[in-house]
Amino acid sequence: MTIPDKIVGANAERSRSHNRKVVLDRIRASGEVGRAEIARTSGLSTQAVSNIIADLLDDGLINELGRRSGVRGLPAVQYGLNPKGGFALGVEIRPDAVFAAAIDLCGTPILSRRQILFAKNLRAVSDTVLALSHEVKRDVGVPSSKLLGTGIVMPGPFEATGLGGSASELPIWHDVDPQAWFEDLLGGPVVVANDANAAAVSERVSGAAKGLSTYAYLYFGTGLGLGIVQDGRLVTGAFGNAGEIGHIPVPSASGVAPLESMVSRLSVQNYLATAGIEVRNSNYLSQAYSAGQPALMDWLSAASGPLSTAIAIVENMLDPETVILGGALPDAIIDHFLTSVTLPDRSVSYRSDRAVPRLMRGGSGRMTATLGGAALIINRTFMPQIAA
Amino acid sequence: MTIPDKIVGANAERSRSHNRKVVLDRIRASGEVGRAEIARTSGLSTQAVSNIIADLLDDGLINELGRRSGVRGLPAVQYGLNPKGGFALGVEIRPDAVFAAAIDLCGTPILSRRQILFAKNLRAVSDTVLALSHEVKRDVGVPSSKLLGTGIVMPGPFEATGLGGSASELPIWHDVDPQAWFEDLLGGPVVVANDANAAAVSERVSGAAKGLSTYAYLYFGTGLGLGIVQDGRLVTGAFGNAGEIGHIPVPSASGVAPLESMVSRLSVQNYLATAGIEVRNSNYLSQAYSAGQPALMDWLSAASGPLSTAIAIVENMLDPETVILGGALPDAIIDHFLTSVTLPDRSVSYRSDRAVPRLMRGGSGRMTATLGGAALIINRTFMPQIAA
DNA sequence: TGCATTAACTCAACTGTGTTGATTTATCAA
DNA sequence: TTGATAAATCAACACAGTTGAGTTAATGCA
Repeated sequence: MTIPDKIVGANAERSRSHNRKVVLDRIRASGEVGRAEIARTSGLSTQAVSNIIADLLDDGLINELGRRSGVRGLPAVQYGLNPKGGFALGVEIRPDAVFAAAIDLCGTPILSRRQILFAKNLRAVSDTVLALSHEVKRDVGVPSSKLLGTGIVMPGPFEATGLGGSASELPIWHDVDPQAWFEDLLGGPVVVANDANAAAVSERVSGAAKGLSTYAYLYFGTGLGLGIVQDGRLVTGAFGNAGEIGHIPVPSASGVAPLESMVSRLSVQNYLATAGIEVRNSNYLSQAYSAGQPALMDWLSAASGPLSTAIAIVENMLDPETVILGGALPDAIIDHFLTSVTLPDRSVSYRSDRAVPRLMRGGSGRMTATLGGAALIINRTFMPQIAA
Repeated sequence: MTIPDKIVGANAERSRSHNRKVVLDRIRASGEVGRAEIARTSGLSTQAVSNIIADLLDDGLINELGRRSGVRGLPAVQYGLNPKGGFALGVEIRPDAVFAAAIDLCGTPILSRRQILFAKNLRAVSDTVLALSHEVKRDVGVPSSKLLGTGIVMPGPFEATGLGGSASELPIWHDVDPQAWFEDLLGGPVVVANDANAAAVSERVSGAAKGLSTYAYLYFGTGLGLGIVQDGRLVTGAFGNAGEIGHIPVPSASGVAPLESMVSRLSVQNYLATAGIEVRNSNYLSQAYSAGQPALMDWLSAASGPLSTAIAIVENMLDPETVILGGALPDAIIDHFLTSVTLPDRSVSYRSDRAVPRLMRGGSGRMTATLGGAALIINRTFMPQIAA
């Protein structure tokens, strides 16, 4: 579940792989750059950059974008990412269905599919994932050879912990390492993460966190999750279960309760259920919010306090550039939180010289985490590292 | 205050520097290894390892330790770290005094000094730091040329935040970047961090976290701090202020209060003060604890709850291998907490297959953070990275 | 208009570092 | 004693980045 490619020694080949990523990352960051500038910002010689650029052009990962003039000297040939140069697959395994999506090298979603999960055994899950990923690969409009890898998203926590009841706690994964299993099944690089982590990385690849490298993402799933990104890398903890913020105890009307008992999709549903309202489909909450439905409004104001606490905890513990709110709740409700939350003054994030807002809205909707799975792969493609 | 050496391109020279660290780190981890084994575990050829070992021997960083026999084949020549191969300086700047210490390559403390701070202006602090570091370098018994760098420890938070009142908030550092300033003053590599982060890294270099790479350290300073280590690197946040756990709001008798108002050295002092007891010197708490002084015992039982909450938060948010408790409180009191704290069942850290205890005691005493400053440098010496 | 200046880029020789495969050395085991 | 085993060395080689000289194509000034 973590992504810490083992640190190994460097040799010529691995250095080149590292440097390709360095160059690729500068191109992505700038949108459009010339070789000389890449050389200046990367600590490589122009010659080295030239050679790597030639490689990347050969591989179709980048495009030539004409020359930039306006300054003295020979106009620099500009390069930019080629969206069709590669794509990544995201596969999200939920208790009732499997979702799959593809995004291109620039992080733009290409297509998505879903399929009901008829049984919860390893065989059924594997078959569904395999069928779905084949389907997406076939329809994606880019040669399969350009598949960079697959990001598998499934609910944490991973391995046996004190937090029961999650889908991945099903006997399926007790004896099987998901990463190895899917690498074997799908035949390319595979990364496994939970929904919050996937969603967090997604923001960096194509969302609110573009250009940021240290931030946190509060993910409204069934529960409440947290994705922590430091220097462009996920902070996943020792066993891949970091970010289980929903389980921390916070003050509540009845003493102390887990945060996610007050702030999560499940908690709205429970709250509305006690008012005799059943959340039938995914649009219900959105409509109820527009209609100003009283029970929902009550929940919202009840949830604001604990959510503020959560943000205070995240800010003070992680000192992020920003905290992003997103996940499986309607945009409108997340926007509501953005304004209703009270950001504490006593926080390391309370500073006057901020370049980014303390709070932002990230991706939302039911595909957020699935797309995030693919984003894990794209992010890795651009993350310089010496690895085996 | 972060240590994120900028990611740059690799070349032959930087690869060698990276590989030296890879080799050095394996030697440290094993205590005693042969070249062939290093090669196997590092992804380098034996020849490359041989060349690097020759380099390291030349530089005096490692020693030859004879041959290991007992197996078939040519007995492997074993190598181990040479403690005298290098040393690091830690300098801690407190409101009233400056502490300095030196540790050797193996993390063993060599000597320490202190000096009262007569004024709090930049000049006075600089002079004191410079004088003290010269003194330590002179008396350390290892040539100054073997100084690997200096770790400066000062109370966070850094830069202007919503958390006032800390020493580094003094006007001194408003216009001056401490890292650049001390690099200029002391003339070698300098790392700046707060006490909790320094103490956390210290455990990894020579304490309870030896061999661990992902853990958290709850530091009892004047307030309550947290050092977060993931994959051997400090998680410092975007502005170096991650870990300000003392400021997060938790339930208290009077509603909600900052954690460190109940769990910190200052909070004991305040608590005892209301009972008419003044904490006069650093041994007082230790003696009071042995004597079973009622007011202190009251505070201890009052603090256990909030401390348990803090640990629950840390475990669930960071999924560490272990949580280490240490800092400026007597051993006995920290040991008391180790047993009095109730570890929540609902935690990602509640697992049966643990290799390390959930809770451990780390270094304590007044030099903990100072030694940690030096440990920052030692840790960096062994951390493989392609950097300029 | 012409020429100096500037900066990107290329070429070719060179350098540093790791890899490879054959060979040597030292110990264990039969 | 001899063969198996594994560490270590040697020497030729490959890869990738660097260096410095030379080329190209703009700008800016006379």
